[in-house]
Amino acid sequence: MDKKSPIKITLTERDESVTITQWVYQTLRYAVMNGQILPGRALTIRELASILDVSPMPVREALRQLAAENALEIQGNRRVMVPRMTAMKFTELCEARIAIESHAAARALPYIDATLLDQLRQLDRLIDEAQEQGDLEQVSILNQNFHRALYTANPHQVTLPLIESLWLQLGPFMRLATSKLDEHYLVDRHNEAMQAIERKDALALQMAITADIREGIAFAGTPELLHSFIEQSAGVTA
Amino acid sequence: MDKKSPIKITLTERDESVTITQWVYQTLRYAVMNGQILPGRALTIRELASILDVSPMPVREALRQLAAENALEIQGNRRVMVPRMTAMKFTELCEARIAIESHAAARALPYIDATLLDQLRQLDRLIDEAQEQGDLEQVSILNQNFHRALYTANPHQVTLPLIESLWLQLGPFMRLATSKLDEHYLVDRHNEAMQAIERKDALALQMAITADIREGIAFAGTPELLHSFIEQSAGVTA
DNA sequence: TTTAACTCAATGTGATCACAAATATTCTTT
DNA sequence: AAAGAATATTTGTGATCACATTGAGTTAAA
Repeated sequence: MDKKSPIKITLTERDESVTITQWVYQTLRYAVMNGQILPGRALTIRELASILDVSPMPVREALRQLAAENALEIQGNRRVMVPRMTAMKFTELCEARIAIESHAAARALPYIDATLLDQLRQLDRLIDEAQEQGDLEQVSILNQNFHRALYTANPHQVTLPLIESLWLQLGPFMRLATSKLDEHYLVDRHNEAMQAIERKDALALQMAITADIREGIAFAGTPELLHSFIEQSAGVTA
Repeated sequence: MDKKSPIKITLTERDESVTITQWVYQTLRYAVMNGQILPGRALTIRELASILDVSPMPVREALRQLAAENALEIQGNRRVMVPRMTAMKFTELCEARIAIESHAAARALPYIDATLLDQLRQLDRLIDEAQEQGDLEQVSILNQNFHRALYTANPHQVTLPLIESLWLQLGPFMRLATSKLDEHYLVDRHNEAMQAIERKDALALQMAITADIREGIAFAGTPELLHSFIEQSAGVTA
């Protein structure tokens, strides 16, 4: 039945208030983001439907939506797969993150009040705890929450969907990066960011965000490490 | 049959080599981009299917894809509509364009060779011609082609889908802006951009792109004009 | 042994149907 | 005449089926 590498996806209980399509979408999105589906692995509607125990219809819609967000790639054959990563693409994704997220941060700055700043501090504290406990998955999630909370302070903000698309594309590779991070001493860029917020210093905030992103992927500075990661997750050969 | 405002969509002949879903997607995308569907107007699958003379299935998929690109908005009721525009959102979209597109331009610069530069020059000539003939629709399309050609010079580029999403959201409002543009004397920022390219001057290129975008929406500097545009296309009241 | 042609299973696309929720309409009551 | 309740209609969601195309597997010829 499983001709290629078997797919192991984290299944969550489906909330009745949510449509099947939405549940499938969230499930697949989580799987892609966490590298549970190897890049290059061909996905078929019926196979996923069978794994998730739903009819093919919701899977079709979820796949199309993920493809529209660049989380999946539709080949000419109309086959769907997780896009393969290259070193150059990885660099472009990171630089795009820096450009867009530092912009989003600066645009959000005028809207950040004391309440939100407290929330950010609390998130930062939770991140430190998770880091001490070595719960890298939690660190990754909380880190995203930190960035999201910052950018969405701007009520007219329009870039978050674009940013989330980049996160999704970096997906498994951010995790690999994170797993190497605890070996290094890590300057707390979040603290620098919050100090910049207190001073309403947009430039300092942008630099803190930039540094945070760049250090989160610091290993990309050593091409051989990045290459080994990419090779490691190269997945099925074409 | 047509309870609300009737929808007039530009219908093109469907190429046999293209799937119905793709054709519906392109058709609806063009309609949204050109403001043929009023913001706030509720769209139903069956109504569109009837207009386009296809079954509901391809319409469902196309709508979902457009929603994933932020071209359409799914309300809580699971109804779909073209998002309404606000002055603040308009500003945010334009600033996002500047941030991302100037970044994309700088990233593309090292890859631009003489051949591509010639293509850009030719596109610029075509734009001038269309402008003289007052063909604003053509100007708009060619202008997009110019920007696209520039950014895609970078073979590892990842931001074009994000940029296209912004174009789609600005959609009809860019056209409104363009229609007001011929009244002003327009500095040819494209020429400035190409001179910067020849000099391999990234900063000058970014400034030219920024100016090009900003002037394309110069009327946004006068809030009352922008407001009247938004009111004008406010569409169906909620 | 290799390659080309043929066969057959698997897949994506699209149509149709059923159903429950949401919306609009009509009817009743005050 | 106005407001609330009951009914009817419309709509999105999801399942199932049919069909053309793609890809794999097999056989036969060189």
